[in-house]
Amino acid sequence: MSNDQSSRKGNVVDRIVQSLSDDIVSGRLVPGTKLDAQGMAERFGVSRTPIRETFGHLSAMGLVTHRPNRGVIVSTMMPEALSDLYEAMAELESALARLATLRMSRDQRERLQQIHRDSVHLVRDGGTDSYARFNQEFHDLIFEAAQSSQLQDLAVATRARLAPFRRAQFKVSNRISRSWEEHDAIVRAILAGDADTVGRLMRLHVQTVSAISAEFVAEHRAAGEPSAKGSGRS
Amino acid sequence: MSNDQSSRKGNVVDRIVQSLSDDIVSGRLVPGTKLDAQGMAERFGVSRTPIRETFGHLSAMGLVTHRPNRGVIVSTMMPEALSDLYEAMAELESALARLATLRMSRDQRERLQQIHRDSVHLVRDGGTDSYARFNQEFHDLIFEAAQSSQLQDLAVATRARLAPFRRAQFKVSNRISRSWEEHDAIVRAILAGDADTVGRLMRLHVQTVSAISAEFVAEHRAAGEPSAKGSGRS
DNA sequence: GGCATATGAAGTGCATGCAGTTTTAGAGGT
DNA sequence: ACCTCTAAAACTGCATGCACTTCATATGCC
Repeated sequence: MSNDQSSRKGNVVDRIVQSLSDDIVSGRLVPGTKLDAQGMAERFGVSRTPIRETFGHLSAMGLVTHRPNRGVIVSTMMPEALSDLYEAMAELESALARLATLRMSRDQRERLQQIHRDSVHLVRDGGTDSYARFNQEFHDLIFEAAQSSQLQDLAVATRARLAPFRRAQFKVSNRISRSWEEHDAIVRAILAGDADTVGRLMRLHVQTVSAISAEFVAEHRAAGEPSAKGSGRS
Repeated sequence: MSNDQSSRKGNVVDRIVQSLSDDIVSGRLVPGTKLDAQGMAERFGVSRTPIRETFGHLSAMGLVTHRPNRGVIVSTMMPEALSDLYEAMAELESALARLATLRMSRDQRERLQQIHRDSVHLVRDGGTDSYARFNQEFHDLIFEAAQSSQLQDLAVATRARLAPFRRAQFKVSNRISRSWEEHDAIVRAILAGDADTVGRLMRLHVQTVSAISAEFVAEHRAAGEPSAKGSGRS
């Protein structure tokens, strides 16, 4: 969110924010996990002050939730909050895609076609990780092409918050080929210059991911993952 | 951005963030003004630690800019950053208005009509402040009706960043009656249930405000307001 | 035996101090 | 007179300590 450009040397708090947000986004820290300030201070070899600041940043990113006097926990996403977040993502991506259609440079247009065509291999080979990487590149390219830095910042921030729940989307059977088909329709509309259609298709694309994620989360809730939702004391 | 719900008692930093962001948003603190940490600490009767945290929050909101070793200044908005911000606002409001059209309750629909009809008086009387208040109420009602809290949060945060530049929009001649006409078209489309049209109209509405603000800022830059762009001392 | 209250323990937030670094101003030299 | 080098002042960021609040557990009373 256009915050500190202090990547200049590697501030302690930035390093820790990076480390912890990676842990959360990658799923190494399960939602509901309590983050102990003292433990973190010792783990990173710093005092509680930068840890405190770190927690503030993570809280601002929505990755952790700070409950008054009960410590900081990795955000447990309630289903409707999750769908809210996906809805915001859908609208942001839709707007960016529409703008990208209008503003995309010739080079970007060609590159989009290229990586999209190349992704056919990934669909066949079925590597979820590699397809996920391509997927991010695809969307990032559209973000860039929209040339709307503020909107892009909002989308990137929102995507970071959704990352923990998007990881498994490609593990659903047939999801990869479906995703490719949706991308294909989007690319066609972009090349045709039909901005409104692109916006509509992108919104549907993200909504589809939303539905899949919600389903996946629901299943996992049912099975393992205590997820610390109790909170009902006594 | 859905951050601390710590309105519980009035944390020192929250109070100061509120106070300073009010000062910035209301224009009492002119863009370019240097915010001295020590001075603020004395002014609010606290130490530098919460001031530091406060600056972090304001920076995250985009209201201030932190330059490595030269202090914190109230953000000076470059013209193209301003239009970027307005573009994001236009897309957010457009999405919210479209969703609101689909989800607005009967009560909200009636209330929207009511305040819109009442605003006719304000157009005639020409009070810019009272019309600005109504305008915010109008948009807030649409935000609420969209029932998309994340999108709403993003829109509110973006509006806060734009506030310093929106203040004077209604001082432009005829702007109030034009604004009312745009609102009128939006209300009609909402009542007709034409969500896509509502989205388009709202986007145009915000874009119009953007153009006016940009013009206004350009004029003011030329005339008064040193705006701390000199920086070349001597 | 259950409930209420009290006491201890832990967490939280702010103050203050300190060390590393940058900016800037002044003085001296060319 | 201008440029450069040096020194001082200021800022930044983190550590540590302390006071206050809140939560849990245990004990005593009903």
